[in-house]
Amino acid sequence: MSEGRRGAARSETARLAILEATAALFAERGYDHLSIEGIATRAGVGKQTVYRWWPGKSALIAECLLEGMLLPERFAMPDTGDLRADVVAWLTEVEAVLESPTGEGLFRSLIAAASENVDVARRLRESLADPRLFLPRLLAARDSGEVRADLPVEEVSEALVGAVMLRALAHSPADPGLPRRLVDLTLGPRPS
Amino acid sequence: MSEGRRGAARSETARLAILEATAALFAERGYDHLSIEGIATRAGVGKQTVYRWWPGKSALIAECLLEGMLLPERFAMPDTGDLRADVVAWLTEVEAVLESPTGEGLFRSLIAAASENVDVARRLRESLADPRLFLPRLLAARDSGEVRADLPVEEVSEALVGAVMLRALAHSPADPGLPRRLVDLTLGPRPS
Amino acid sequence: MSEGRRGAARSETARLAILEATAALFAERGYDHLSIEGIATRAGVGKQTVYRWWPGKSALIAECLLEGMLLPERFAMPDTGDLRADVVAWLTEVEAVLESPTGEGLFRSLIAAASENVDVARRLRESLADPRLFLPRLLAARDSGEVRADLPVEEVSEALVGAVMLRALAHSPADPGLPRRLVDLTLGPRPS
Amino acid sequence: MSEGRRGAARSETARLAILEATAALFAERGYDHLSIEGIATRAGVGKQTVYRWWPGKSALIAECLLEGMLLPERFAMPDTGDLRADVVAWLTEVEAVLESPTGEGLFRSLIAAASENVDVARRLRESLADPRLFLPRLLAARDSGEVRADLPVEEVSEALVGAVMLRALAHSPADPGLPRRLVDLTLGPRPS
DNA sequence: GGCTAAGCGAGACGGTACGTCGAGTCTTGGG
DNA sequence: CCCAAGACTCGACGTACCGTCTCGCTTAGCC
Repeated sequence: MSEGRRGAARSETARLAILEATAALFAERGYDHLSIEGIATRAGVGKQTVYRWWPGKSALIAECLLEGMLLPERFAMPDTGDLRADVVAWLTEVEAVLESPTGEGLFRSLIAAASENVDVARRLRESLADPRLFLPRLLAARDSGEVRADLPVEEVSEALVGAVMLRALAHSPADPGLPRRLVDLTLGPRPS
Repeated sequence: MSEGRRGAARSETARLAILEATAALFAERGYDHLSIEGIATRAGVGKQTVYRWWPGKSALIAECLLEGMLLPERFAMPDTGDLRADVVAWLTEVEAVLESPTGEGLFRSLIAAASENVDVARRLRESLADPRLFLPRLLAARDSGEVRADLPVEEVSEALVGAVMLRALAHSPADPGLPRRLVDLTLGPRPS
Repeated sequence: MSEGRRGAARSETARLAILEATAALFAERGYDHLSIEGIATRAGVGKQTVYRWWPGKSALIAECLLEGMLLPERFAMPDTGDLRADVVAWLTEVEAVLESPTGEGLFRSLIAAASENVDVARRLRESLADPRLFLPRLLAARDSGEVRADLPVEEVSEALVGAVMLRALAHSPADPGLPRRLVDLTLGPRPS
Repeated sequence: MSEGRRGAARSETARLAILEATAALFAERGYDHLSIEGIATRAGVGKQTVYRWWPGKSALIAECLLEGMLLPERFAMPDTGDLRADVVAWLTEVEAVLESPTGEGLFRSLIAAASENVDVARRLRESLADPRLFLPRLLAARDSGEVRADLPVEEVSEALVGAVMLRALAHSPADPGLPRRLVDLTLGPRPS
């Protein structure tokens, strides 16, 4: 029954201190000025304790993302029954964060982290628009005639999240009309 | 009339050697194992010669991109008159590159580079689908009724390029039907 | 009457395993590549069990020396009645060991250990030529006229062992005539 | 004719700062608490600058010894014409240093360093009694009848320096009569 | 043609961070 | 209370590159 493990158990205190230090330094200085050495120092932890449990800084970011320490909860899409309005609301929130001075660099940093770690990429995408939540909404909308019947639903969130990322990468200025236009583009005109 | 400069002129040999070394090492080892030191050595050039002309490695990548040393020319979109077919053709080519073992990492590395240098981001986007070429095509298509009149044309290439990037980041497997579906999503069903 | 100690007694098995591991690793890798961690692992013992009973690696070496696990027994000086011949015999044995590939490094390592632990120094010296055995021989020799009456006997073994150490430190090559000459130097010419 | 060297020349400032830091830290903390990291910091120098020119800390000690930064000059043996008196004087000086609180540890540290680096061993020995100076004195003394004609002169300095080292290793207390007795032992009684 | 810049290959310099090893301490669970 | 296991903090290792700074040489417009 017993695991047979011997020796001291992993310290949850250390684990949290490390993740918090990572999140703080990531927000302050960005992904590529992030150093394991700095994280360990800030967390009051030996470097070895970091390396014992994580292979590198991208894995730390992935775990922070999973624990919701980097991006706000509010990116979850609301469900008011009106799909277009809900997606617009979600995109607007995302834009609001990207407009903020901290949010902008943070998001670009996340993309950098994502580019060297699949986990980060997947979790980043899910943080923005989880396909497992997005898809059912779209399928329902297709059934109810809210969107055209042959809409390629799988690609909708890819296109939306992708466009947002691309704009973040290119430092494109915030654009208040954008969410609506992107929704119009991907979901098509509201059926009369 | 003359520039008035004295002393030796900039060596084009050195410039090219540096860019070629950059492109080669970038392809071999990826963006974040790229080092100025390594580039200078491989190019048979002093480090100072690199620093004299470029501020850092992201600028080198930006210039390589501009010189077409990283991505093939063929990403240019053909113009057969049939917009949907042309876009599908372009997307198919992009996918072909991303499918290749070298292309995949290379593209992700470019995204990493883009995340820390706007120029790279812009040039990367233009290498894939230059809005200055894309937009006129779309406007014409809107005029000719090939796409619906209220299509938000500015956002089309953003959504397409963004979706491709997102899939590359997430190591999504190549999908032969994808180009058609993405075109269908963004340009809408072909008018009857 | 009883010691009053409670709990398990010290494990002789562990003690021996540790000393054997120490001797083996010391012979294999030398004093300063010796690590408590390595010893514990090799001995199949927890690090704490080492630290509970010894303050550090030099103490382990001292105990190994005491147990005769590092240097052979044969360094004991024979007693044939002829002092000079006996000392030459002893020196010849020492030289034989120092000539051997393993012995050379081992001896230098012992000097390193001795330099940071008095006990090791004393035991090393005693392993070579124990003054408690050496001195009586010399006093008897002085009485019997085998050596000059005013010979400073205390210093003889110091000079002999010291010369041997110095030659080991300096990687001096083995020299077959050396024992005889050193004996001649310190004990003086055989009286006629 | 020219060396063909290019690039900046080695910085003598850095070299000296490193050697001085080494000597200071060595005297303060002993050989095995000496760290390259500490030396570099104290010298105000990058670690690489140390590693570029020396393979490790024992080589640094060897060079310090060569530059006379560790042991005083006065170990040179005087030459008053009276060999025995000169050697006694030299030994007395050595003892004086070993008696001093700093000298004792420093000397043992040197032995530790010598045990892992032949150069240190040789230079240490030469610092105490350079055979190239010692030997001619002895040969002359043998010719002049000051010492017996069959004295094995090569071994004299080995025995003397060795005895001193051995006593240092074993933390033997200083003994004012020792120099005279050692000289008596090795050079024999003064001829009548 | 000699003078004065600038460019160049090379490479040393003071630094930061890497990822690893080992030190010595502490904790867990079993005997 | 001992033991094996092993996680902990901390310090140092030796390496890789950073970006700056000489070196000694070559190149080229200017007097």
